[in-house]
Amino acid sequence: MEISSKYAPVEVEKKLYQTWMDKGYFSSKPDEREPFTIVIPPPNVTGVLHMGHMLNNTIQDVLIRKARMNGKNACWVPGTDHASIATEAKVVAKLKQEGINKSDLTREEFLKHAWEWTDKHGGIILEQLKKLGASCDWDRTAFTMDEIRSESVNQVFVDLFRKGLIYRGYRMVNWDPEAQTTVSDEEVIHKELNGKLYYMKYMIEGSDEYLSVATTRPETIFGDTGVCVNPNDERYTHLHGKNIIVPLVGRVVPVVTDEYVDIEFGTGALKITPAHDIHDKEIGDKYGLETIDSLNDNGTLNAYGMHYEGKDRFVVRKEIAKELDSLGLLLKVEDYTNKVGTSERTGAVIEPKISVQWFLKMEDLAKPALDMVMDDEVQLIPSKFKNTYRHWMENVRDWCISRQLWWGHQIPAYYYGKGVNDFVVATRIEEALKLAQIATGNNALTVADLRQDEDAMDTWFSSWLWPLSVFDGIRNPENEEINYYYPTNVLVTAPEILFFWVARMIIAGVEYKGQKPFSDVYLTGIVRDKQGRKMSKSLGNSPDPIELIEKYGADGVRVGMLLTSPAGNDLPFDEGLCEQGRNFTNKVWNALRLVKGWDVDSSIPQPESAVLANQWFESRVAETMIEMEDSYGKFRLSEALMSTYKLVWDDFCGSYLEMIKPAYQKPIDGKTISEAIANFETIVKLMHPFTPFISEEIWSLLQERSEGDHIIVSSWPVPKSMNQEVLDLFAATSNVLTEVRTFRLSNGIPMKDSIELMVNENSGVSPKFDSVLIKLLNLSGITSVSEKPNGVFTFVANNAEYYIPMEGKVDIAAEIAKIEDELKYTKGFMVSVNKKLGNERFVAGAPEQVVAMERKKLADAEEKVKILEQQLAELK
RNA sequence: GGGCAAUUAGCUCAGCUGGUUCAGAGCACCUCGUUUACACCGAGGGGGUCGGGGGUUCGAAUCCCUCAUUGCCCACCA
Repeated sequence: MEISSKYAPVEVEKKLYQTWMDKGYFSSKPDEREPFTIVIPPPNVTGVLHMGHMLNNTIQDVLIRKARMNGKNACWVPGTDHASIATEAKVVAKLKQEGINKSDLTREEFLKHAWEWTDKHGGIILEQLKKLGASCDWDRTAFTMDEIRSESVNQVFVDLFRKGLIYRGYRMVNWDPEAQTTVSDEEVIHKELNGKLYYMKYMIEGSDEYLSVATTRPETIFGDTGVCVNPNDERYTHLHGKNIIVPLVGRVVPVVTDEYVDIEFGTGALKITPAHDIHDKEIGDKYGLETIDSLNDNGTLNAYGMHYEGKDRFVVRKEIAKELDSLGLLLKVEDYTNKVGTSERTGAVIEPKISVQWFLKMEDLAKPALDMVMDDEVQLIPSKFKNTYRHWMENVRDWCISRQLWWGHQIPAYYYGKGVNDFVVATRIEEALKLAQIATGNNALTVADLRQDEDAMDTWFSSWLWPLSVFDGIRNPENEEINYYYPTNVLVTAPEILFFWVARMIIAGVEYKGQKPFSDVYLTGIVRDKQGRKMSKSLGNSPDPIELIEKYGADGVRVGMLLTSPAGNDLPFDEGLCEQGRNFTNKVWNALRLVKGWDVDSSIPQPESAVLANQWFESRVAETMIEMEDSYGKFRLSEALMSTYKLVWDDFCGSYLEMIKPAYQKPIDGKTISEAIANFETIVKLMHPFTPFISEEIWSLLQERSEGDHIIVSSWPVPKSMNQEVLDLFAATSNVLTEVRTFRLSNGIPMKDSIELMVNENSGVSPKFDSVLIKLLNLSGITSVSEKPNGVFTFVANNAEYYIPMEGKVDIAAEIAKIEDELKYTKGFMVSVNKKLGNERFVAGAPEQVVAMERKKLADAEEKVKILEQQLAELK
């Protein structure tokens, strides 16, 4: 069989992915096997693959492939999220480019554009995942706005409403004036911004006296309906019960007192603008102050803004300061940095705004979900996130689920009258009509009299049902699929969305299936560049994943992603990592070329060195697999990968193949080659979760295989028993190998010149791997001697004394120096051990084992000193 | 402002409930090598007083205190 000298990943990967697809290896149906399920965190439907997805999906694929080989019924459900605000923003921008304003379109027209956009861009990201090798069951691809998911969302909304958990509230919400919608608390990013603190003059009614009031937002004075001071603030006692005049506006408002006000801050007097600040709202409500909203939805001032009407709030801020100043109403301006809430999506400064929104009561729902994580029923990996999770769940606030957007699930509430509460909630309009008829007692009502709520739901209101809805577990909670696949096994996601998404999925799982949605949550880190910056489009510091795959192969990139990323840690990405991954695949490929390049002669007997090599390698596999299973069990994937990497590179390629390699142009015996192929098959299986493509390719090239025999569906290796004695003997042999190699190196003796090795039969233990030593070191032989011959190089390994004849070329002085160094070190070591053993409290207090160990150390060292001193005496 | 993590070799990280897996791994680095799978390689090697300072202990990277630095989360002092 011809094997190309260079591995060409791009073609191989394309071919093999197609094969897997054709064979249906990714698809899963409920059967008698144990399921292993992962639901993908659905990427934005119009999104493009970035490095974060690469990391996240590599991890999921590793887990899925491992489970599949472990005989589980592996099911990885892919899909996309409609990403309401993000997608709508993109569509609006695109329309704008075409000269179309969203405001000129009807809802239906806009949605038509949005669907077109979705159909065009949706799924690109899923195609990209295929290049990475993701073994998702593509037949199950779901979308948060497809029919099943939409119906599920509506059904849940109606259900929660009927349970009294969803309500309409007139509340302070976070308003994004750019997207013109509310955003949830979690979507508000607090940023430190440099601003100013303006001190304004508020005249006291019926007096020439004034009160100085400080604010960072002078434009909000149009909504001022009071001024508040601390009742204990002696400076202002005389103002209690008085009225005050809002500058410019001329509105007469009361002075109220409340301990909320910090006497120390500013002037100790706080202007109250209930419509635009949450605390002001609380105080306003407490003292019966009026709420005056002076802003339009787009962030400009409304009619209350007088001559500033229609101007943006930030423009007004500057202009009003000037005007106040010219009127002598501005006392001073100070520089001031404060934290300002900005929209995660648009970056716009969030304005607190009072409006009517839909809310979900969280307190009771959160409790069981909190316990599940605290009791490790849902295990967070790493567990340090438990603290953060608890903090959030204990302080959970009601979830504002309405958004003033069109792209999303429209709220299934129907109004039949003008009143705020003249509505009914139902999944279908026909049902809504019946309810409305009952509510009004008017049977003449028709569908045309109903008006559906304009708002859409928060995107996360569909995502939180994802593990249930992908199996249609909301509409049919007892269907075969949901009962088989749910709860899923692992969720792999970013810690940023622990609350947005993970916590809420747990809540929904408990509420709608009475069970957790997953057992483990693997939290990935953030992919950063070398300078530690987060990779982002705007910084342009993110490599294109597809280009990386083309350059290093998907396997190379996968290995690169996992080499240095323990769960929960950020991944400082460097292309060098992919290079290392690529080198790894290259190494294995060349091992294949070596093994497949040998001529086989079944008539020749197996050499002893090959027998030993096989015994040793099988033990090494067994030993490594114990480590690996432990790492997998703890989701320490980079450690599992490193174990695999070292087994393949060092043990298989570096040692095993060298040990069995026949002499130049000589054939290999039949037993050894079949063992070699079996061992090779074992290691490619172990590699498969990390490097699915090259392992599959090598699997198919190693030997003739019947149709349908693919590594992806092969079973995970069962290790042979581990022979500790063989492992120890090989370790001892390695010490001799290193000594002789160092000797060759420092004396410039090339490998082609064979040398003789002697071992003193009266000293220490020599390893039994003589045939291996002879082969690997090109020795003419190993002879036992009873005493040290003249003119030899001497070294000690495993407390045995070895000699290499030098024919007078031994550098006596260098030898003496070397021995003296070692002697000095060993004696120093003995001193410290002796000191320890001389300490009565150590001998009395330490466990017997530890003391015995120290005694052995001492004995070994004494033995070594004896040898070294003898050597030295002979040389001198 | 509050809470939680972390700080071990140039880089990224292992080191479980204190004592042979007590200083490790991979990469990077240095020296040598065109050996007949692979220079995307091989052989050999250097490198850390485990952030600083105290303490507990016969014994501390590992436990306690304290300081410093970094990161994350929560919190809209106008």
